[in-house]
Amino acid sequence: MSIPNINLTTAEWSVMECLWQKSPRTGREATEWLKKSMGWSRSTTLTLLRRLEAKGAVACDDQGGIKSFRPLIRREDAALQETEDFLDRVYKGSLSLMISSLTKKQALSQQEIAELHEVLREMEANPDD
Amino acid sequence: MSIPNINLTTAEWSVMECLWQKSPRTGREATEWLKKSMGWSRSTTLTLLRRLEAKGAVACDDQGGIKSFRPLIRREDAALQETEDFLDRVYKGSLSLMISSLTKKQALSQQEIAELHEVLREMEANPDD
DNA sequence: TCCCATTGGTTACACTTGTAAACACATTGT
DNA sequence: ACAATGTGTTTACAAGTGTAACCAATGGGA
Repeated sequence: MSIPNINLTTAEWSVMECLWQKSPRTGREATEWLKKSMGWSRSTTLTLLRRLEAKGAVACDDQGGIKSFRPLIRREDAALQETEDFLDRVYKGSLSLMISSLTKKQALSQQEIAELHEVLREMEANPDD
Repeated sequence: MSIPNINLTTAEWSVMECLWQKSPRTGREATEWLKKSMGWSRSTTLTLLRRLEAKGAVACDDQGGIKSFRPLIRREDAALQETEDFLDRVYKGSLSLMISSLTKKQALSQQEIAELHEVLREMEANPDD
């Protein structure tokens, strides 16, 4: 399988976000970005990058000492994976159960609801699934 | 705050499911249930129950040696918590982004879609949120 | 040429999580 | 009274995670 099930930890998600936002990035860029956004020290980011490389989630190209990193998995794929795990655990795998729970808890803002309708309308218009 | 943010691990979710399904349950009932459903040994379940008690997620009433456990948090609340964390991490907090991503990935079955419509219809019928 | 700054790697360490054995105490049939 | 059984507690331990200090190499300026 070309898209193996890779599970990202929360810290790893942050690193991936950095690379998904723009890639490739040199080690320098990545560490600086994450120092700003997360307050992490240089080594922390580099360690995470290594772990992600080991997992097969990022690749690193080394040209003359300087390394640059790029994601090997797409955000959508990671997100889908995460979503399935989550839905299974919390909502017995059922998306509609999730939505109806949220509405019951009144946890959806007017705006969310409007957007939902919008998405559903689009879904109807594009019955390609 | 009376509903503190409690985060459950996957194993802890299993224990809570057991108690949410029926409560109170004696230690015995719980261990047996989880041995069946999860294949866990007695001690595993009891350890988890203790950890959950420490977290304030379950209470245990001790009458004459035998203990019985009951949840202190409701499933809906735990689920909502979990859902918020998840949505923030993966979909920038936006439910509609989640749904539209899923439709783009064609990750929804016909049935899911039908159910979604159903939920939305209900939502329209009950504009109490 | 030699030192400093930059870049990446190695090692570390505490905390969490999953899983359970080992132990201790109570109860009860014989 | 005692052994067997049931019930709960303590201790353990490996793997995973968050976080980073420390070390090694290397390239550029004095």
